[in-house]
Amino acid sequence: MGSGVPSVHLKSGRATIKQVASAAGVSTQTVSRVINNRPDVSPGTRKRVQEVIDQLSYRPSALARSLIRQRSYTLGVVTAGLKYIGPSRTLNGITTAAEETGYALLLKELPRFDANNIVPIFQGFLSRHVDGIIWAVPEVGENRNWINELPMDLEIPVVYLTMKPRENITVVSVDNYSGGRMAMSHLFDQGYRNIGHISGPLDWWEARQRMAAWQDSVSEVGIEPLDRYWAEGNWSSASAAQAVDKLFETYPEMDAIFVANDQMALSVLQHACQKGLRVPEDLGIVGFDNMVESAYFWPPLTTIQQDQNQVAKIAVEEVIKIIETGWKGEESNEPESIMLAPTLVVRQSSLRSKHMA
Amino acid sequence: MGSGVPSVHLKSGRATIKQVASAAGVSTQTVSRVINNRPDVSPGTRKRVQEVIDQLSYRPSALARSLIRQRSYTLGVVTAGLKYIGPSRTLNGITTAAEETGYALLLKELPRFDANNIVPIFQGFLSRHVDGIIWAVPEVGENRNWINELPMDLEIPVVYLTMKPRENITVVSVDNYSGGRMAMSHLFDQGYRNIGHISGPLDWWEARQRMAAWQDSVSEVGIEPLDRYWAEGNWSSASAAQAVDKLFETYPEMDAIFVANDQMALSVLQHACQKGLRVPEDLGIVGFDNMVESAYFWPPLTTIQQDQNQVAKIAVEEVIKIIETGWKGEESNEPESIMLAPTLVVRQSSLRSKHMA
DNA sequence: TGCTATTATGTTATCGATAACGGGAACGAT
DNA sequence: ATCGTTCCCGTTATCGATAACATAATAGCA
Repeated sequence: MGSGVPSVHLKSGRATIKQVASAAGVSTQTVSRVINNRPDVSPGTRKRVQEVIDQLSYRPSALARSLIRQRSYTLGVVTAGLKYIGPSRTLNGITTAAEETGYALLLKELPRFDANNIVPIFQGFLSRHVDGIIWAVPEVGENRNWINELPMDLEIPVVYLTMKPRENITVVSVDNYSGGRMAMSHLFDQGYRNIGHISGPLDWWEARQRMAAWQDSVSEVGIEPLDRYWAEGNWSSASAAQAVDKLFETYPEMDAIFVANDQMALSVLQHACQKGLRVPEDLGIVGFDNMVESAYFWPPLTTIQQDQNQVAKIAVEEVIKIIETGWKGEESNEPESIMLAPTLVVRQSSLRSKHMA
Repeated sequence: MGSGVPSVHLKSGRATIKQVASAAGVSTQTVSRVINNRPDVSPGTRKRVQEVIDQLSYRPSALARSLIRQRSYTLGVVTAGLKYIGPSRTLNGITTAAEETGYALLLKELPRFDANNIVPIFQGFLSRHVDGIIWAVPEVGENRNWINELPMDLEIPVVYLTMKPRENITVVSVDNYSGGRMAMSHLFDQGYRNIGHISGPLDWWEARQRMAAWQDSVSEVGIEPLDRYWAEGNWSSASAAQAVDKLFETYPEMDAIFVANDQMALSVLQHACQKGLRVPEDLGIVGFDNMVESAYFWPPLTTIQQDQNQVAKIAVEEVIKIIETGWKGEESNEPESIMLAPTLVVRQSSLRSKHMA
């Protein structure tokens, strides 16, 4: 790259098909045939037209095309909380997948997770003729109620990410519950018995799933998941600082914590360091998300990895599949929910067996 | 929200202006006058048309409008590395600012920071008739060479973020150099004298700026910034783990490190913890970026805060200003470079004075 | 009464492209 | 010589809106 940049042709006053046509001495239709690579143009004419196109560096207007073809090759993407790592990793996956398929993306970020009036958002996308929508906002509180009010005959497909599967719509999610189970059985395997939990905010579906996994796992070994064994955080390190304080008060015999995300786990590590608790000897810790930094916490954090790229890729492929097989065409498209399994990443913060020997 | 969701009107088969016109018994032009709120429509007709519009839940097509008006109210945004916190915070700022101004965003993420062929990207945006472009890719290596090859008479304005100011174009950046100076003078104030540096990858403009600040600061107190006083990282915690090892070997008398970002600083903290070095007593640390987690490192990290939201907001406002005052109109628009000052956030990792007393 | 403003509305052209159709030239078959 | 094909290319209508112009009806005024 760099020195070999090809000469740039981005002239002012974009050429139109009409200008190309008259410069080449043919009709616009013929130019159209050339740019769409259709057969019924004589080699001579095609060459002449192509030369004019190159010379004027003409590119067809995607806008005009979208109008006449009734297809924009554009997807609408709704996101929220881009300043957090989860949503931005998801968006990263979406842009990558869209790039591969040649679709453009119109981006809309909600100012809050629980935006209440989604009608203008849909209308904005529809007025720009997007071919499909990816709703990449996590399910929080009541922010899905409107789904039931959407007309069933919406003219374009919508794929939802990171939410509880529902009938009649397409949802792509990571299986947070099974991730939580993985974290818990790993801790049990390491010999921890009194495992507390710091949850995410419980109006989040993902937080509830992770918490349910904790409850079920604990119950299965014969311990009742009492309220004093867990505390609610809000995903932030700050909230976990309080939660962990509270937990050690109400659950002094605790020897491990399953923390609902890595940022909160960081706070727990910090707390342990302050109190002189050894991790993992005195306290085992497992997080969730596997943010890039987690491997560099001290000690490195065991966590559950979500493959947001995969989620995003599947979502994009699903919308496009529905678009191209003809949404509203046949009954061929039964909406389905797709759940992806996360993976356990074992690091030092939970590896007691090694240290006990 | 939730229960009070207004009834959703997103019928299939979007109504067109023609359908509204015939349903209301007027011409399309009259409907156009109503939706654009123009004066020359009689109150009776206006009311009748408006009722039909509401009933059919008609929304004008932004596409068709863009064609005829030659304005799409859409900006193209180019980004890269969304999975990292910096770019996504910037994008967050851009979406917020765009929302406020009513512009839509077409998003394109480069697969790498040093994309070499930018022509198709510009052409893609131009073919979709964006009104302006925000180039939000950090300056890395030679990835700006093409700027000189851009025709001066490009038909739409481009604003660049996070790069070295250049003539004849509009650039909005945070002043990384002055941020570095802040970090360094803070360390000197705290009594540290042997200050090392872990830089970012030096093909990044931002990394070079931060490094230059370190060099100049050190020189000013009469110390020559020898090669053994610094090491190059690549922004990742992993790279800093190696860099810090090397530094302690080549610069054993080092009592503080200015680290070019927070993720690398995390690694340094981890290293210190492992080696039994006390922070800030034995080693002062200052990072750069102020990521959310930095306040929860142990000890909490002193760092330099960049206000990416502000950068983004100014960038959006600049493009729109240029668009609306008529790009290519008069000579009124002299491209200018804007530099924003970062701020120092003091936390425990560098606060030796308190502990020395 | 007649002539010019004003008001309210419709007509036609246009944005930049494609779809659908039409038609002339060249060619072979009858 | 006539007809049907195929090949190549142009015309016209269209996507959904707005701009520019035209026109009918009403109003104002000498």
